[in-house]
Amino acid sequence: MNPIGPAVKRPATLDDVAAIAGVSAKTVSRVVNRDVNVSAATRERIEAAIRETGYRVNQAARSLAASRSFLIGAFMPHLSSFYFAEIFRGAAKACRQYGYHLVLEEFDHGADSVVDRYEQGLRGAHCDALILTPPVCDDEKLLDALDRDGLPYVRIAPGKQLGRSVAVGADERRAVEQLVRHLWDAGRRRFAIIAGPADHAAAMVRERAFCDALGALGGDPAGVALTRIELNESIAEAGRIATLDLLRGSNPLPDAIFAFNDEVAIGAMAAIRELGRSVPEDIAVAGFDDSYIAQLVWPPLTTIHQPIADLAFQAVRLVADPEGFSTGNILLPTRLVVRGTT
Amino acid sequence: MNPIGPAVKRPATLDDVAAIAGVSAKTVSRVVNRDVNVSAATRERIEAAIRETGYRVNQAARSLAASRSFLIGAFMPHLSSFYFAEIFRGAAKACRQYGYHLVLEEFDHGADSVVDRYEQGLRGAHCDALILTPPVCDDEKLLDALDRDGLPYVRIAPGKQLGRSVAVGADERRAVEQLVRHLWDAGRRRFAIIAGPADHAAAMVRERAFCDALGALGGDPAGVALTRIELNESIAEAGRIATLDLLRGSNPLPDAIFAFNDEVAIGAMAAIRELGRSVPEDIAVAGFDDSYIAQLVWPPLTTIHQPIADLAFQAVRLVADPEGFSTGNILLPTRLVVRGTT
DNA sequence: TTTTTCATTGTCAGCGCTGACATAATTAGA
DNA sequence: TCTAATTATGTCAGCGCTGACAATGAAAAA
Repeated sequence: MNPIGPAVKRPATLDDVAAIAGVSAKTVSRVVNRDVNVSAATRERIEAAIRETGYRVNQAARSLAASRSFLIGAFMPHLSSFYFAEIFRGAAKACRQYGYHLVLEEFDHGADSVVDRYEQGLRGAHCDALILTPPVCDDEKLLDALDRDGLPYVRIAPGKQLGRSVAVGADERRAVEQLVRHLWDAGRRRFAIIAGPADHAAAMVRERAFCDALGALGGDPAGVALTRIELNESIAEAGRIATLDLLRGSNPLPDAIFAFNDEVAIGAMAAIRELGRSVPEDIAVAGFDDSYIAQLVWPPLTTIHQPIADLAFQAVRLVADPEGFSTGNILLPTRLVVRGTT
Repeated sequence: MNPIGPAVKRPATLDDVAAIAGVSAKTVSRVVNRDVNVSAATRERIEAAIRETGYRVNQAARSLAASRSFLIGAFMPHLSSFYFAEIFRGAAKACRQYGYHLVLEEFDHGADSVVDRYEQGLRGAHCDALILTPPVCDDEKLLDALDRDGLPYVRIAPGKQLGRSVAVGADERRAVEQLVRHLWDAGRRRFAIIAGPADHAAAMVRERAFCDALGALGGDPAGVALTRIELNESIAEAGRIATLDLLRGSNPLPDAIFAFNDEVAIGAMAAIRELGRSVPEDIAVAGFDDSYIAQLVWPPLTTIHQPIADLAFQAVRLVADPEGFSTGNILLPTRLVVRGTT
């Protein structure tokens, strides 16, 4: 293996392929880019030459000439490694399908300013488009900066300024209504929400949906106790601490907790256990995301499933597929998954 | 927001900055690239012009001219979203620090051939270097392909052909020895290993280390029951199924299980619970990685901590830092974290 | 047949930058 | 003082590709 430096073997170029196939470089370019107007015979000869040389398009040259980078950027907030991994999985799949590459920018929620991260990081990558997840998808300063630079973006699950861009979302409201009804029917009456960070607008929409649904059933939305987690190293730990605080200050204790996500819910379960209470007998717990750990903790966690990877896939498709932008917003289904904690 | 297409505003170029600062484009380039031979006065004027224009280097042009892409590639196997997220976090931090960008290639362990993924995906990105995690870091065909293309790479925790490349690893053997001693001292005598995929060489080294350490204590390495997980949608689920199989075929039951990673360990705990046994009374369980969920399950999981993010950081540093390659291999510390399951 | 159309292929400038090299300005040394 | 070494800046080709446009040839229409 070699240190970074001049490539050991000069990769084949369009000209190399063209010389072998006996055509012009431009015609090879046409084949590579799937241009229609190339005769079958020529195409075959060129494809053979491409195989022979192992030719791969030089993205830098292509980008420079076409003034496109074929890069799609994304911020990766550290709210949940499951959410993060799923987003990546869906986005990567779509990128592969549409001939793009993913550029990821780390974003340490709380410590960094997204706009700074954009200015100092992603902006320099000259992406063709960005996909934005919560909470950065609702950061107005960031959106302003992107609009200023004329950089297209798709938002995943935005909670504010819904008309501002094309967006891909999940029907969170519906599943939250199902959850509230499920808890209500089980006789739960004293609700608490362990909420996510205040700038996570989608989560706040869920909180509102929770209260609305409760009101519709004759419950008291104003009586719902709400604590917001303080972000720290581990979000589950943050959930545990927030729940501890909430429970210590509650009399009577709530009998149902709706957590920001599964990790927070698991932290909440740890807190309940610490205070000598049991789930679901004393307190029911519900999470959000249906991450794989929801099935593995004990008792298995009731949660709301949303198609995270598909959300990201669709987001990339919107920008990468030439026909994508005409599609308009996309709303994917969610569903309540009842397990042992409720 | 705009569909992908011609940029709305033409970004400033070196020439634009040069014109404002009254110097040549080359001198601006020198400032941008932190070349030393630029007078302070000139540098200041140019920096002001850069601020004024909002100039950002065009990576495509820079890449083309310098024949470097400033991209570092990585495969992202779906073995553990925690591991994945940590690797990413460390690598992204280092990339930021050294002026590189990360390109991630999805790799669906089991379904895909890594070499295909490389040929069809990452190779086209023309990365300057790759960082390889298990299990792909031990894929000889991939390494052959990389060597053939003269593409530098750093391996993280390789388990085979250790001399073949620069590598960053964790001292897994030492922590495994501590674990075995810990289990032995607690009176455990019937051991089982829920092992990872067969191509994960680093994990196999751990298995061997486990048996060696057992032998050193006077135990019977040959008596260690070993099952390998079958990869499926969820690795924890794979761990649960493998453990179920193992326990159903065991008489007497093992009294200690060492799992491939924390997620598998959690699956194992679920299986033990399903069979009506308890952790740690009947069976002790230990994982690997010290992921955040290890602290949240009940009982909290005994596991081996390894600095995953730092591993990736160092790997990127080796290729990105001009002085990196002279550093040679790097071995980072691990430690046994004893919690409630043992 | 001649003209028009259209599918196919070619030509060439130039995207924005950097490496190699040349030159000018300054400083150190003799 | 003058020359040599050093520092600061400039010139320019060309990285590999694509967009705009031109040219060619063959089929369709007149």
